[in-house]
Amino acid sequence: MNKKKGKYLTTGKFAKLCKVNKQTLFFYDQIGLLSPVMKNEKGYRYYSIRQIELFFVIDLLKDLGMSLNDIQHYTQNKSPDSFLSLMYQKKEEIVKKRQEIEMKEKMIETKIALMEEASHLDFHQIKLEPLPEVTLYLSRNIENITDEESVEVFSDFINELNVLQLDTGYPIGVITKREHVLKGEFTHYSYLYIEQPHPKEGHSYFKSVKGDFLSGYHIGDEKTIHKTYKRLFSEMDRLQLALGDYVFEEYIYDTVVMNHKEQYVTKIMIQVKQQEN
Amino acid sequence: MNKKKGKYLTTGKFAKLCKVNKQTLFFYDQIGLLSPVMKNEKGYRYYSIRQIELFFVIDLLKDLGMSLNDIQHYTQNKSPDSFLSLMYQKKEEIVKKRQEIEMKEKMIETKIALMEEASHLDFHQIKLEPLPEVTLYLSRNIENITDEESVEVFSDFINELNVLQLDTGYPIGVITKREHVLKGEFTHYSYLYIEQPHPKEGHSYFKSVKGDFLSGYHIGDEKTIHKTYKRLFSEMDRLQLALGDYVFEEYIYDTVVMNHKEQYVTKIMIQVKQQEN
DNA sequence: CCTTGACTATATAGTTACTATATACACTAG
DNA sequence: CTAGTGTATATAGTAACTATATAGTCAAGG
Repeated sequence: MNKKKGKYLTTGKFAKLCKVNKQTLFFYDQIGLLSPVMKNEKGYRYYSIRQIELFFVIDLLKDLGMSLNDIQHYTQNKSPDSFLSLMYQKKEEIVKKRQEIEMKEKMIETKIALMEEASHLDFHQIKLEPLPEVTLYLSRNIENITDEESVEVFSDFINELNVLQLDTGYPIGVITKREHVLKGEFTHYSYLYIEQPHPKEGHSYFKSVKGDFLSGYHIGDEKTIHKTYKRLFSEMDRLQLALGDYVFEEYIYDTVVMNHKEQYVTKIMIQVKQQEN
Repeated sequence: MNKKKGKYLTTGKFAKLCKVNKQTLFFYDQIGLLSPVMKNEKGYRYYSIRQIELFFVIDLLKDLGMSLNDIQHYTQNKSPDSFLSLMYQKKEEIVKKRQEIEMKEKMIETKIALMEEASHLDFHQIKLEPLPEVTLYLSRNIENITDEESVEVFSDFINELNVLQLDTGYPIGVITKREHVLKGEFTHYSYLYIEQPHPKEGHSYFKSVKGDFLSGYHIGDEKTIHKTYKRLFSEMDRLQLALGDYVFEEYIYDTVVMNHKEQYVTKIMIQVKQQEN
C-alpha cells in the first residue's frame, strides 16, 4: 500500500529493494516481463513501490521453476482467476518439491551417520555381533543371469527406488546364499537390497533379517574379495561357528569418496550359527 | 554393488539410468566432472554401474545449488572426511532451503485463501462487522515524512519482513488515525502493517485490533478513494455510528492480478462505535 | 559556473549448464 | 550387405543472467 501520490523509485533503488542486480531489471524491462510504470524523456525508469508485489510474485514463480517466458504469459494475461488457478497449480508443485527436499534431507542425514560410523571403524577387526531386525527392500532374483541382464536388473532396481521413494541414502548391498558361498562363489549374488529404516506400508518384497553375524571389512577391489572371505572363514573356525543362510555385502567407501578401487571398503556380514559337533 | 566383473554401460544406457541427456554425460566427461571408467580404442565410453552412486551425489549437490565447478573441486579431491564435511555443510543449507519452501508454501496457501475470499465478495456492499483480534506487525510511524523517506520506510519494512520471516502472503496495509481522517486527509497514513496469523514470540511492535468495523471496497485508483470514503461516511450516519480510532486499508486486487489502476480494489475498514447522542 | 562523483542509459560480450544439430563412424539384425 | 540404431566429435543455440564498455545526467561543493 502506497502513501502519497507520485512516489517512484529509480532502477537502482528498486533493484536494491528487490535484492537483484540492476541489469536484471533492465533485462526484465527488455523482455517485457516487468516494466517500470513510467519512463521520463531522458529514458530514466521509474518504478512504483507497488510493483514490488508483482516482482515478488515473479520471483516466487521463478523460484518454483517456472521459466520467465511462462511467467510472462501470465503477467500479460493477468486476472484474479488466472492468478488463483496458477496458485493452485503451484501449490501442488511446491508440495511435491517440499517432499523431495525432505527426502533429500533424510538422505544427507543418513550419509552423515554412515560416514561418521565408518570413520570410527577399524577395518582390520573381525567382530561377532547380533544384528537386530532390519527391513530390506529386495531386487528380483539375480542368480544365473547374464551380465546384460544384471545391468538391467540394477537399472530397474534404481528406478524402483526412485519411483517408490525408497532411496534412503543407505548403500545398495548384495545378498549371497549359503549354497553359493559354500561353493566358494562369493560373488554369485542372489539379490540386491537397500535398508529401509522406516518401511512404508503397502510394499511387498520386504525381508527382515535378524541373528548373529560375523562381520569384517574388505579393503580394495572386488576381485580380491575372496582373500577377506578366507580370513573370515578361519575366524569362524576359531570361534567354532557355522555358516548361516545368507551373506550380506555393503559398500562402506566407494567411488563417492575414493578415487581408486584399491581404496574401496566393503563390509561383509556372514550370518553364523553354533557349529554342531 | 556390482555383480560379476566387467559389467559396463554405454553412454546411452548410463544416461538412461541417470535420467539425463546423453549430451550431459559427454559434457561432464569433457569438463572432467564424471568420466567413464574406460574408453575403448574407438573412443566408446564405458561406465561402471557403480558410477551411478557418484552421479547421484553430483546430482544432489547440483540440486542444492552447487555449481559444477565447485562440485568438481570435490570430486577431484575425494575423501571420506571431505565428503563428510561437505554433507554437514549441505545439511545446513538444505534445512534452510526446506524452511524457505515451507514459508513459500504457506504464502501460496494464504494467497489462495485471499483470492478465493475476494472472488465471493460483492465490492459494492458496505458491511458492519465485528472483527476478531488479529496481530499486526507495524512499520515505524510514517506521519509527516517526505516522499523520499516514505519510500525508505517501505523498503525497510519489506526488508524487515524478509529478515524476520514475517512475510505471510497477506497484503501490506496502511493505518490512518482518527484525527487525520476527521480532517479529510484519508491518505495521511500513520503505519504500514502486515497481518500475522501465527505471531512469533520475541518480536515487539505488534498491535492487536478488535472491535466493530464498517467495511467497504474502493474500486479504482487511490486518487479517487475519497469518493468511497464519502459513501462509507454516509452509511455510518445512516447507522448512527461514530468514527473510532483507526482506519485500515488493504489491497484486495492490485498490480499482481490487474493490469490497470482502474481495476484495483482496496478494502477500507473503518473502526466505529455507537454515536453518543 | 564548473567540476567531481555517483548515478542513469544502451550495447555488447561472457557465463553456466546444458540442449540441439550436423556429420561421420561403428555395430547388430535380417 | 544394407538398414537402422547406436556411438563419437564439433559447433551453435538456449535461458537467465552478469560483466564490461561507453556515454549521457544530475546534485553538491569549491
